[in-house]
Amino acid sequence: MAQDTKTNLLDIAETAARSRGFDGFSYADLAEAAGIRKASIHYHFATKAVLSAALMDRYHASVEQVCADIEATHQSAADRLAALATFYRNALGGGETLCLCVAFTISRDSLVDEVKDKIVAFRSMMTRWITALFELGKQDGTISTTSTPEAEAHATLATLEGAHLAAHAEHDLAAFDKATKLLLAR
Amino acid sequence: MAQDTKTNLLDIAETAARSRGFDGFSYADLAEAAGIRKASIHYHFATKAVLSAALMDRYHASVEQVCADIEATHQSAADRLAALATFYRNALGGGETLCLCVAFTISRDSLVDEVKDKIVAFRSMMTRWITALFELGKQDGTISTTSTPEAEAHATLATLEGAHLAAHAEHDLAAFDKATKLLLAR
DNA sequence: GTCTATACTGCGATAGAC
DNA sequence: GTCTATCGCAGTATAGAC
Repeated sequence: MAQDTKTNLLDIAETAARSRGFDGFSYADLAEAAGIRKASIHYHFATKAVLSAALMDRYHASVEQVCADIEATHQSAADRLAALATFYRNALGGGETLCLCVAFTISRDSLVDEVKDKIVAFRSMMTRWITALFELGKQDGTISTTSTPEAEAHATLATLEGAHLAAHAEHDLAAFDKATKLLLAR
Repeated sequence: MAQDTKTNLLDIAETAARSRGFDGFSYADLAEAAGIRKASIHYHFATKAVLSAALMDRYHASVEQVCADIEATHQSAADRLAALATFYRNALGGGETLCLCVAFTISRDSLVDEVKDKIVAFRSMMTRWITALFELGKQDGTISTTSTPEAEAHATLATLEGAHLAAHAEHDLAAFDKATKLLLAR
């Protein structure tokens, strides 16, 4: 049951962090949502820095798995790109939750160096995966590209994250769709 | 001299907010940077909510003016788009400062409704301006578009803001250039 | 593993002297 | 307009009982 509490805390903290940023949630918030006292959280995560690192680790692994699943279930580059956009769209929670990487990026100065590095590592992993996607697109001809796969990948990641921001700002999924419409029309 | 202090405080607060978000700076930070006591700040801005509203108002007006200046000094749509990207690039402060609208979006839940509305209004203003830019691009043929001007505008704003995030995450202007390379190559 | 109790720090905000 | 002083609250973190 100890492990369940820890996972439960990670779930609650992830939602909170992705909704309000690293500075926007406290141990008191987590305690209330988890139904335990805030002092008890320190048993599972000694400091908030430790918690933030655990969040990024789990998020990185989780998204990496999603990418692997997309590869396994979608053959063409166009299908994979569409699946990636759908994943980002579903990750929004109706405009409530951003990508953890985006949420942490704004709170940058409150994070320990270790976590900042994890953000960069996450971005690097995503860029590499999307680059490979566009390389496939060049081969199978299902995506019309105008530049190198790497340039397309950086632009795609920026657009997806910017679309997340738009939906969060407007609190409306439609903003995400408007911003990504172009991405999917090729 | 009173007005100077107020403007000075706005300048300091804007940099702080764009670097670390709304939750990431305090009256104590501003006081130290301005060389006065934190209690004195309340004379100029009674509450932090009032300060945040003033910041958004000034930012909105300032960016709107930049857009007007771009129209006055750049004739073709392609030139105007390039000038807009350059403005965003310069606004980065080497990866330190985001667009205020982006920085506030993540701190959404700490903001009063009035300021949330100002964020939406700012985004609406920008989208309208960029839409007009792409409408011109259709006429003068200096930008190759693949969709409606409005869809292009939403995608462009998302990409610019996403590129800002990328540069902030990596603390490197090169990340902005990589993400916007595609935008400018058309 | 979770609790109560508490230490310490920093926050936004206010009162009132100058 | 700016100051000192202080309030009340919330933040992370720790000690020690159970």
